[in-house]
Amino acid sequence: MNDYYSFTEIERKWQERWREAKLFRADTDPTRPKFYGLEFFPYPSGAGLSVGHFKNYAPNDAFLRYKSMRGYNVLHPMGWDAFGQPAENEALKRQRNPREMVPEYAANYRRQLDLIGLSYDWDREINSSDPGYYRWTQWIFLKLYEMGLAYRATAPVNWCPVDNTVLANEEVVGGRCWRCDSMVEKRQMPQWFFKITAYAQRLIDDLEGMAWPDGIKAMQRNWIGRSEGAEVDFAVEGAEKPLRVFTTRPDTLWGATFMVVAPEHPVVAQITTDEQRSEVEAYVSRAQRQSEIDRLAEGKEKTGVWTGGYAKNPVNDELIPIWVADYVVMGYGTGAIMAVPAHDQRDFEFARKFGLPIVPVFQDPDNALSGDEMPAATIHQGVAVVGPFVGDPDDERIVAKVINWIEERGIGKGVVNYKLRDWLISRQRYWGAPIPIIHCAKCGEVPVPEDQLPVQLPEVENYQPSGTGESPLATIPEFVDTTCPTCGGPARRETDTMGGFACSSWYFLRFADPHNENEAFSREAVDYWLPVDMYVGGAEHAVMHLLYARFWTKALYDAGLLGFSEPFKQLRNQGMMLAYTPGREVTADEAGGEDDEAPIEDWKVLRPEERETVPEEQWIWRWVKMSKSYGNTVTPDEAAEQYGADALRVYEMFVVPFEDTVQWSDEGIRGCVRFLGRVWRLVGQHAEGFSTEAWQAKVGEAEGKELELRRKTHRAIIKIGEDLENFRFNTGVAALMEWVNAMYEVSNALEPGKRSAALDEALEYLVQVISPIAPHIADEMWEGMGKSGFLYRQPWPQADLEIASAEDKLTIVVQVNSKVRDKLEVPAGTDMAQIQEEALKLPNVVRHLEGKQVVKVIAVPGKLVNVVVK
RNA sequence: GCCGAGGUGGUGGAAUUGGUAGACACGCUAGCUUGAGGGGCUAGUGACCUUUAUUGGUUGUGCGGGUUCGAGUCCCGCCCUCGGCACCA
Repeated sequence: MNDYYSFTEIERKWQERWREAKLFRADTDPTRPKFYGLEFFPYPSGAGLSVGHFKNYAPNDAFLRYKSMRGYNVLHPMGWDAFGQPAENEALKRQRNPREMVPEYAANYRRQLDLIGLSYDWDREINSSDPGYYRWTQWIFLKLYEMGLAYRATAPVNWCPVDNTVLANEEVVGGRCWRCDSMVEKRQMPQWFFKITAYAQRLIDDLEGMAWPDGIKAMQRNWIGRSEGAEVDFAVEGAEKPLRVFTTRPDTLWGATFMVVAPEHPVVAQITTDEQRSEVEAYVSRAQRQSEIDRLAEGKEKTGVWTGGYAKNPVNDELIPIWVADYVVMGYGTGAIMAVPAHDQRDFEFARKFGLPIVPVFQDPDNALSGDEMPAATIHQGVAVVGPFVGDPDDERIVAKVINWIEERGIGKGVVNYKLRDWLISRQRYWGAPIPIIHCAKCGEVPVPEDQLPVQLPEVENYQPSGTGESPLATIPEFVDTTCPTCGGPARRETDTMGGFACSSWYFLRFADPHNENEAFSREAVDYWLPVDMYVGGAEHAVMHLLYARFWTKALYDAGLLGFSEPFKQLRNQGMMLAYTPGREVTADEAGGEDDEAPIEDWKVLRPEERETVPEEQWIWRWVKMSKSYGNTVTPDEAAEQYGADALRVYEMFVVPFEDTVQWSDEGIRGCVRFLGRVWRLVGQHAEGFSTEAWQAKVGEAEGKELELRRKTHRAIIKIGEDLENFRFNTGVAALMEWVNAMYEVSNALEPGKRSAALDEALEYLVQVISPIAPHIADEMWEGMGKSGFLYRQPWPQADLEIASAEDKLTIVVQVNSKVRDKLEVPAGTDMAQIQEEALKLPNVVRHLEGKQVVKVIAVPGKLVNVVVK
């Protein structure tokens, strides 16, 4: 082996060899246990990857290489989430055709992933914009359609005025488009939906016990938003139907002093009195015009208008006024509420502002309320003071009791409500899988017959979103005009395409059988490979991709196409990578807030093109996410060239725990290069004449320092294995470093030309154990030791538990009144009573006992002696 | 407001069931090696006090209490940071 660790050469050499040997190719083999490891498939952007992206790729790769050494048949595929808004927007910006652009960018991504030596089976590469793929996306759409889970309906939807398309609720983040950050508008349009709401309960129930981060599970539960309560009917004068409300607190019905309906509620027109009409109409039309941002600007200040109408409270026949207010939204519950200001913060604020009565249902007898004060303290305590349940405490039981009571009287019934809305899937955009439906004047909506799939996306030059609410496909007669599969008459194709999240809702299934031309996947292949055993990606998809994919899997399970109903057994979220980035203060002028696009910030990144406009001494540095547009990225190309791929991998794993945010530092990665250099030189010193048989024959005789090293070796093997298994890469690498430091001690003490069996044993295991983390240098050292083959195919070394747990001497801590006063080295197995005796004789202990009385002595076997005195 | 995750040296971060706080690294300091270097090796490094030195002592895991021989870890009450949702009845 060379004295100098020339990583560039080594890394190139082994990447080449792995490729030639198709080392990472996975074949279905029912005789072996499988392990399917996956990272969220990326949309390949033109900016390429940064070292930040490897915060998940590198550790998961180490994990999967470890799994291979553990004997698993590992599937580790990669593909491209190529359809959808991200790719199309980038193509539009660069004035490129996405059809050409995407494969180009994908090739660059693939090159960069290979640069770090990631263990992908490239034979399974897929691209969601490939007709061979989206044909099956369309096929699944039709399956869902057949099952009644895909439907078209006119509904108020989120419209992004910049991207010129509708968006799913999950794609609206804080009232803004997830891609371009512009404020979304509400529009009434016919759109395609997937009936994810039919799975709301199962999507909650099945989270139970899943090996996912608590945060993600909580976010999904929140998003689905189950709440139990009751629907109650209030008779309304002048309306033929009663006004139905949803409440989670039917036990507070006796405290309802008014009602509120959403501005869009149909009852408004029926009940508004002539005197109130102009005011109500003005309020309703203002509410409709108002954008999200106007509403936010008004803060939480309650607004509303009385309709002039009254409703009768079914529990006590009292007439209460009906108001219109925008704090009640049409999309949830029934769009109408009974207001109980004594027990609801919002109702209270409203009542206060408009002088409406506040009637407590529950009161704390020890803490009587004055009439119009917010009885905050009694919101969930006290006992009932009105109605038939006087004296009952305010808790879960009375809610159930009241539901029972109203059901008996036919006033209302217990119901469960969900915040989750159906998944809006149609997009008025070019770059997506066309929805395989044909509209026929005679037959209506007709699904495209399976044998006519795929409905090909036409190749066109101009794919600019039209902004008319119609997809650009609508302007292509060759695409639109077709014949009805049922009656043969003239018909029109659906021109909307599916949003990108449809493609990503099943790609993990396709990886099991990526080249199948006859079906989306063979049952045999998915039965063997699925579900995904380890899924790794960012937390930003908590309620988008991760919810959709679970839904599709359940639907396909119900269709009998899959034998499991949860796609991802284990999920891990990696932390972000930040870079130290110059910025500047935002002037008061800029912060003004008139601009819809500008979120309120006091600091702004200086993009590379802006840096000359601000003198350097005014730059204010902060840690921000690595991003090409901020000019703060380090590319894997640069990192691999300067420090080496292995050092980058070690760095990504070592700096912080897997799920924590990293602050990129050149010093940090240099430390990793140094570490690999130390490993290289250590192995290099002993590689010549290395013989496994030789050390194995002699290692049993090891004693003293050598035996100590053996103990460390076998402990390290166990510890590093456990750490890799549990995604604790940072402590795993630290254990590796400690172990190497211990080897150096033995190596440095060795007479020149002599060998140490314990050291040779450690070296051989070191090379194996380091290989998932730093695979290139490991394979090179392995070869340098006269071994052959790839470590990826080697078994993980078997630690000798007896050696690992053996101790010949123990350090006992001696405390006086719980303060460490001395330490005692004793041979293992020494009787605690004897240790105690010795401990009491230690000079420093004796000093602290002077003039004091020993109350008791606590002895923890093998650990410490604590003398308690007073 | 609600939900989730966290607060440990100059920095990133370690600490099985409560049992030597600060592993491992970065940075820094000193020395050695020396053809320079973001090179290699050795030693030191929480703070404060004490000692010629060895030794020794006090204090220390966001804040305030508590349980315990013993608390970063357990209990009660706060504060702060990050992420998500947000007038969801």
